[in-house]
Amino acid sequence: MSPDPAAPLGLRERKKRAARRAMSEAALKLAMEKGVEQVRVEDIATAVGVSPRTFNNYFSSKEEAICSFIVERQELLREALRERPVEETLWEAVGTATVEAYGSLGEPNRGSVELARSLLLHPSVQGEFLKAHAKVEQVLADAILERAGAGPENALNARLMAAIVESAVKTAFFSWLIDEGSRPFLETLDVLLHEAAAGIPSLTGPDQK
Amino acid sequence: MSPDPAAPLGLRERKKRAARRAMSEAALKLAMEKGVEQVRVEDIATAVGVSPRTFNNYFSSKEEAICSFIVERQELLREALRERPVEETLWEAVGTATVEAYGSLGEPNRGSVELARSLLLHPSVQGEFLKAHAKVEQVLADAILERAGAGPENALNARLMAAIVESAVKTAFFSWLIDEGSRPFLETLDVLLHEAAAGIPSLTGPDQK
DNA sequence: CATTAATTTGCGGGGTACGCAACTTTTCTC
DNA sequence: GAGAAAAGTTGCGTACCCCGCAAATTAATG
Repeated sequence: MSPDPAAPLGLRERKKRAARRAMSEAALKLAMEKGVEQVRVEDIATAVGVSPRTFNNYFSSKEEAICSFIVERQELLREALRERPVEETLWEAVGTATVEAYGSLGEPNRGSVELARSLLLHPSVQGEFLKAHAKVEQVLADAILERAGAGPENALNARLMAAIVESAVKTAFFSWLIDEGSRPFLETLDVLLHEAAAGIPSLTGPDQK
Repeated sequence: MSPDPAAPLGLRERKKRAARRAMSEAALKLAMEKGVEQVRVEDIATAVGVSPRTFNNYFSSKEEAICSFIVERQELLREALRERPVEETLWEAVGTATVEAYGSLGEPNRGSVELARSLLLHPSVQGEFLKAHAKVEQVLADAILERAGAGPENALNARLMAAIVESAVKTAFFSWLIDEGSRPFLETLDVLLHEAAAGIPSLTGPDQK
């Protein structure tokens, strides 16, 4: 029925993944080059040598395909968290795992800020962007709950914590995207995670007013 | 050119707002009654006595109209924050303002959880739901920055804090929507805001492991 | 191999979103 | 107030999207 994740992965499954990946990459590439509006589903489908109908079997919109790369960090993030030593605090573990998971892709390329901005700030993409992060958030919440102990009293807090972590990620990314002279993304992310963990004490200045 | 927000509001502006409101209400009502999929733009337009084309002058999709009520809390929230006494901590002020802003609408009606759930969990609505919250978040960030002092060093933290607050709202609402036997929304929200302010210390149990 | 199960694809239909160009209504100005 | 100007509404046309369905193609299985 559902594919055994432990199995060596037959041709079938590999093809499917490859197709999916090809489509999302093509979607992102084309959207960067020509602008979201100027890319039709047909263009993407043609670019990867598949029918438009098939594209819609994989993604329910081109925007979803464009934002698909975000969702793919799920695995990375969950694994990173699982590998944190048990001695660490929850925040230490989650924070490090998050920075690791996003860091493994390297600092995002400064050269394409312009393009990324016009892409991600486009209304039709923004919704999918947020949905993608919501999916990651969901996975993260589960992973946190797993680590903290799955008591029902932890469930809510785990979800909140995951939401907060994703908030930090989104805010850091947003800052990188908007603020011309901002620090590198990973640095900002690290700072924000620490702020969040401490309840943002440093707002209103370091010298508690 | 752009309408003066201080002016007494001419007939023109009032009509526009009324129309907008009518449309968003009709959209929400119809979607609850018949299900999102079963409502066409034309239905909504007809319900408020306007042409479909006009509907699209106001909203760029029916989903946006459905989620419009969320965005309308902007004003409420900003005003609530402005009216918090200066003696209060940032978190006190923001937390109270948030609970107030959402509380002024009363505890959401338990009877319609079913419907609300099937509505908001629907993929096509979820994106707009998140976008709506993102807009509120933006306004909240500005309001926080205004209160904390608009130094450039505060800008990032203000955005993070706004994001965290909205995370609490979304998580509380989500919990209300999903967990059958959850506490009342406003209560959960209050708890989560306190947790967030403290960096969620109570995860992994009250007795710090 | 021959079955069986999963994927791809074309077709068709119901909708959506928006530019454009009349046409109305409110607002402005004298 | 009357006429000009600005803003809003509407119908039409177009391009595009999303998905159900059924036939054709391709992998998996014994």
